[in-house]
Amino acid sequence: METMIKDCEMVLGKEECAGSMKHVLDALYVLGGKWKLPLILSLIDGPKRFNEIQHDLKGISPKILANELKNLELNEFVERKVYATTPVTIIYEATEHSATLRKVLYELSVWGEAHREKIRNSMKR
Amino acid sequence: METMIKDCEMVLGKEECAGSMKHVLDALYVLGGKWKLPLILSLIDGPKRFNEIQHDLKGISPKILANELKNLELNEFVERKVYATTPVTIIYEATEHSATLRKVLYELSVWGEAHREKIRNSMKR
DNA sequence: GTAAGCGCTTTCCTTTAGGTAAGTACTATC
DNA sequence: GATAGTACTTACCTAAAGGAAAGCGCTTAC
Repeated sequence: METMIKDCEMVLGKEECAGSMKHVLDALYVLGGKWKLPLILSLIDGPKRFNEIQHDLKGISPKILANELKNLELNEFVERKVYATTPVTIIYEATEHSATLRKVLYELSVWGEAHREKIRNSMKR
Repeated sequence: METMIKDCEMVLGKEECAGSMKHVLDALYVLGGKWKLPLILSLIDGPKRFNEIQHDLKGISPKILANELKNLELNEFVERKVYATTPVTIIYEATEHSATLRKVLYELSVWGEAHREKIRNSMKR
């Protein structure tokens, strides 16, 4: 039962466990919010222009999209490429760094599905 | 680069990929917020009473704590045990289900730390 | 009987995330 | 010259999360 923390403390000591907690909270912070993950996945699916993304993620407003793109640029999930056509073409694409999310997203998805099933089963009794 | 989605689509088809996305968002939803994870970890560390938790998680208000405990009970992370002492003693403890978070938290922690390092390094250049 | 502790609840307030609508500066097309 | 598209920005509004302060019903201790 107490394996999570106990295992952690066996190897690391109490303070490093709190530290690892901080990293979890960091991760949840950069991935949190309504649009960050859908946006990253949309760009992993293929580079896109502003309006293409807006169309792909139905319901996002241009203000929010502009904000999220800036944020994802800062966190190096997304690169903004400007092409000197007339008029300029701006293309957003997912970076290699986005691909590092793979394992995390896989684990989250597996756990999320199992959890949903568990709660659903408890409910119907 | 596009391995995440491409791998997913090779095995599952586009709709199941969107489904797995939904599970990720579900997971982030049940774990999201300022106090849920600290609270779960505090109780995994050992069963506690209301005031003990409040002391352990410095800064949480009784209102928020009561809300979060109810929520975690619904999601079966926490069991509320009432002992018929005088006055009654109420003890919150983490369930076995809390332990299923282990892998997810580990992955989030590893990724979170690596991400932090990456961004920190980019900043100082 | 007064004070203090427990496990909360209630009320009110602030902050933040997110949404709506409109506008801007540019260019291309009819 | 009007219309439409691209990539945004600005101003304003709403809803939800979270925090602060006080109170409540209970009990034991002094």
